[in-house]
Amino acid sequence: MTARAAKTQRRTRIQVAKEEVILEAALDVFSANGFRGATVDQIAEVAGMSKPNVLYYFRSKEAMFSALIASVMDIWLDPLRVFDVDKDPEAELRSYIRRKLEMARDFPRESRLFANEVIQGAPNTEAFLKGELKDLVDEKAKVIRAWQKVGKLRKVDPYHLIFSIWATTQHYADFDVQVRAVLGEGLSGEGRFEDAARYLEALFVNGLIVR
Amino acid sequence: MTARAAKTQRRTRIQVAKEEVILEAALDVFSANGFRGATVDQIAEVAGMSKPNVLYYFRSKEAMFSALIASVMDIWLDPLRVFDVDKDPEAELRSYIRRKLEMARDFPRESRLFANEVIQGAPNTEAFLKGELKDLVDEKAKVIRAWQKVGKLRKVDPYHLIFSIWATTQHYADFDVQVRAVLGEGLSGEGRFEDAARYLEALFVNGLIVR
DNA sequence: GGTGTTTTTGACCGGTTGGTAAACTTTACA
DNA sequence: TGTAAAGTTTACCAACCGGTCAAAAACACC
Repeated sequence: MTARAAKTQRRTRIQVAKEEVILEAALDVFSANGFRGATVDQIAEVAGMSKPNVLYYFRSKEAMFSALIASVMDIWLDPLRVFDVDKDPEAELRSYIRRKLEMARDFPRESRLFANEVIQGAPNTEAFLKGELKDLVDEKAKVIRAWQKVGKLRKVDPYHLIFSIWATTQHYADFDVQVRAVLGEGLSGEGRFEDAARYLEALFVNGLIVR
Repeated sequence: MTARAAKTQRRTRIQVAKEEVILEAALDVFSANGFRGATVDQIAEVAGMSKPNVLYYFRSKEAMFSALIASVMDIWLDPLRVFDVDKDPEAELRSYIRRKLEMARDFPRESRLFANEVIQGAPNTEAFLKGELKDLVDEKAKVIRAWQKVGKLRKVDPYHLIFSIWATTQHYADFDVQVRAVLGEGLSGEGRFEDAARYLEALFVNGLIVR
């Protein structure tokens, strides 16, 4: 029985292990070069195996990409899920920003993979965006509206609010090269992270203008 | 004399016109597919001419890309240049956000071209980022610090302030597919634009928490 | 209309790419 | 230990890609 046909059945330990190694390598290569920019040979080299061996576990380059996107989507939505009406909006906002920023720091390749995909028109991700993602955002928009109704939050558009948190936090992963170029290499990664977190919390809570 | 050698001399009307057509097509193709994802054949087809004809005006695919990047960089910095110490920071902030948002609306391909480039490590743009861009940002950071000194602006990190404006505004060009998927197709482009502008101004001026 | 230059094109080339065929090696397990 | 399945590799292919070449077409100027 080949690995391909076995997908529906129980997978051997070797399959599980090798597929993980391949996906790890594929994440490296796809996130750095985009789908078309990546080659199966590159992925094979990073994974430390031959090209046909890689294609033994994933029937095509596209199959690797799809598997990767699917696994990234899962992590992607996680921080947003915890938004809770019954908690304090300021605390919730602060912790959401922190979590998203931590993700940008700890999973920059995943962020860039997704960014690459969306910028290029999300050919493999449309269903996810219009389905799961939209549903969750719709739900959380209601939470935000509830906070606004009791006067704890300014009455701004909840959707754009969420966009702005995504944009500002992911920026540090996706535009890392630019951020480093502008800030210079003086500050360590941890220092940059704390500066960004402090700034963003201040921005979202208080804005910039002194009244 | 070939067009290539003629670059240093006066260019004919045909050269000027065709080069523009090619760059326009190249912008289409590069911004949608990234550098490696784009093919000279695609560009030629969009430009309505044959591949060798395209390569008659630009000696290589890279030459097209470089020319494009260079022309985008110019527009890119423009809105930031107008930041003026002597003006009111709130008004300056509001108008900067507006302008950047207008650019995301009117030049989404340029924004995506740049985003693609930076996400993939800015192989053609490093000098610009560490040079011109950094210099301008350093200069404007001083303007922001001056505003803070006279108490008109909260004391937040000026660099991260600028990053957050870039991130939130460009998001509407770069992640357009995602924005549309989440918001649904109900609202027209103009309506979305106004909503985004109103939200972002409110965010940057007042923040989100009611005191 | 003639002539030298610019522009355009079809045919082609060498290198790369995603993917396959088939033979070989290793593993799992009776 | 025997053997069938799983895993791995070498050699290869057809399609595609960036780029060249030489000849033809269009143009500018007399």
